[in-house]
Amino acid sequence: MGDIFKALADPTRRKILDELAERDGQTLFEICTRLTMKHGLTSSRQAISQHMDVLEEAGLIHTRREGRYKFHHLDPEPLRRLADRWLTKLKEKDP
Amino acid sequence: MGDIFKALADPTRRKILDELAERDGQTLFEICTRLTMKHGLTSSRQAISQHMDVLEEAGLIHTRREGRYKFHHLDPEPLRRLADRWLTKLKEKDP
DNA sequence: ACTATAGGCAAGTCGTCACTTGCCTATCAA
DNA sequence: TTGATAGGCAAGTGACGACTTGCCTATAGT
Repeated sequence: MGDIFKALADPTRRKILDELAERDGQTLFEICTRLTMKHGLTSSRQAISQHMDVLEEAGLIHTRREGRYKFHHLDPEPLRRLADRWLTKLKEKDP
Repeated sequence: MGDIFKALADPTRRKILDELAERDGQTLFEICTRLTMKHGLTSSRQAISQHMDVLEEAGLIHTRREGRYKFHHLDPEPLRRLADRWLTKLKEKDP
């Protein structure tokens, strides 16, 4: 639960999610180039890769390997469960 | 926008919000005692106070001073705008 | 006036986080 | 097979975040 918020706390990670929301199933290099092109990001490949790990551990994305490519797919489910907690009622347990 | 996620990233701050959601308008000491009682929190008064500052800067709570008391009120508005971004569509700007 | 209560301010510690650097593995194309 | 492409691993650095410690201000009760 807290992993999701921590993952969303970083602006670069949010931009990655935005990018995947706009075009799902991108590889690491695709995301890197598109982030630097469109959003003016200057982060290195390794930086983005580590952000991906955080997002995956939070369950916000899942990956699919194919040859030397690794495709990243967005999973909106955690966001939905998140909204359920904080908008219907705020007094759930904290797992 | 990112301030809200950073504020929600900490489990103690989420418990504070839970506490205020259950009983709005508490003072700092009330929240401190109730957190240690019900949730088994061991944080000091200053720690909680600093968490409050973070929550207030994020716009999640607002305060009202009255004599030597300072009452804390929850503001669900930012949470609502948050859900609007991440559940209707994910490709908004990042302000 | 004096004391207790509710809270604020600021420096300092310690751990985590974002990011870099350097090197290594694996897949594909020529 | 050689070289280029896509990605991984791990140690190290710098900054920020959570929390503590110590002291200070202001309001209220007696």
